[in-house]
Amino acid sequence: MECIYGVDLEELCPVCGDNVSGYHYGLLTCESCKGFFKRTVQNNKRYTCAESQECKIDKTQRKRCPFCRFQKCLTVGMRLEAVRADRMRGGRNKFGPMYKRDRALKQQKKTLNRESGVKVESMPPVMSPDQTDYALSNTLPNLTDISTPKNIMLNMPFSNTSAEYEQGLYTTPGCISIGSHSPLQSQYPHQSLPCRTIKSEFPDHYASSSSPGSTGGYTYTYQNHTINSPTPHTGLDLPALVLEIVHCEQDELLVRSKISTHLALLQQNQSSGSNEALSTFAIMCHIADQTLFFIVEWARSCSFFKKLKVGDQMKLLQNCWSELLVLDFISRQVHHDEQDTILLITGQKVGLTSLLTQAGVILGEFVRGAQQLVQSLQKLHLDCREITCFKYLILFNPGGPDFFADTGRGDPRFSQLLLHLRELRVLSTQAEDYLSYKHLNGEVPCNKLLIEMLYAKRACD
DNA sequence: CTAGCCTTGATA
DNA sequence: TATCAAGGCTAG
Repeated sequence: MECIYGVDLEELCPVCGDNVSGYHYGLLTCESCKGFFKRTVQNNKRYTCAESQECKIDKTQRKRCPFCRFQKCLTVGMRLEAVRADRMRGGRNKFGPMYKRDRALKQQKKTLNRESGVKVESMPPVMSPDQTDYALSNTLPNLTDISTPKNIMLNMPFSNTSAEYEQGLYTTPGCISIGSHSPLQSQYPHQSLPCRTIKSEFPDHYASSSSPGSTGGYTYTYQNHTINSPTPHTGLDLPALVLEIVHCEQDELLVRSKISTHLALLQQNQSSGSNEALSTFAIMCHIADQTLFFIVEWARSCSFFKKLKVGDQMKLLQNCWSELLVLDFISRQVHHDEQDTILLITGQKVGLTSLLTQAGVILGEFVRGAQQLVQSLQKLHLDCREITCFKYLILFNPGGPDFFADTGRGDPRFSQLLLHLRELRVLSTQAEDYLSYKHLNGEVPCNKLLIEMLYAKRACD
């Protein structure tokens, strides 16, 4: 419709369709939905739906069901973390650059529309979570859904403030809380999962406008760390191939934010259905499942990967998903300074000692092995670009590390990397076995992608 | 509680 | 200094 009539639908509030008054909490919304979202989050409001939690929200009916209205706010991508815990007025927040990008993108789109008379989608076909909805699942073997275990006991504390969370000060040894913002404690179940993302959140490199050979405003995930690499790069002398690869990296902070929101909603879903909270293990499964989702998204945004047939893409992913998942975890620890904690993708820290105390034999062995690999990689002073290349080796290498044995000859650094690639394989196999074991015990919550990947690979073996 | 208008203040 | 997204205020 937008295409045929040339109407700029994006000027309407995605929640209720009213006129937008500017960017509010992550996206363009109207003044009333801005206020509603603010009131709800600030005052930790709890609503209930008198109907079946699927009320239509438009300008005339938006007052009728605050429950569904807030659901929609979250679904369209309004950001809880943009509501300030300290209620400080004025100034700008971290979303400023994102708004700017979005504005530029919209402007570009408009210009193109005017020039060609046809609507041009300025975003390349990078799937957003709501669009894909685990698209791979459709063609993967169907598996019986495993219902959430009933014996969940752990209570998740919600006492951390957003400031503590954002500064990474919040540590819960042996106990993991989900939720990135204190007002997030409010209960809003029935979020369609995974959370919808807003286009504008994607880094610049998804737009075709960025010039080749530039990093297009890409911020390195581990920019806070000074990396003393034996092979220092200035960014300009990087091979074009590496630049292109690095270009496709996701913004860790955005991924973190999305996964945190997803988990918080999941938690609300859970607690509204019963009085029991999710177990730590279940939370870890959800984190892994969500991380996997973003790994698939990352792979599908890679320039070389996109050119493959979907069937081949799936085969590659089915082959390496667990290695990429473990590498994601490991690389986060490599750039995490604290020896006695591990850092989750959600930004939370878990005490290593308490984790090892509570873990069984298999998990304990995995954690120790992982920490060993972390230390080895730290000694190698791997920088984030090398880790990105590492990910590529894994993704495009169905033959395993041995495939590169000849290529690596003569380059000690590469040989060492290959050695660690083998260690990573061992770890990922351990993780798969563990997951499989827990799944057979009925302890793995319904993590579609995670479990389907697990069984897709095993079916091939 | 809603929503329109007002005030604030870091950043471009 | 202007901008503009935060939070605040208040009549309806």
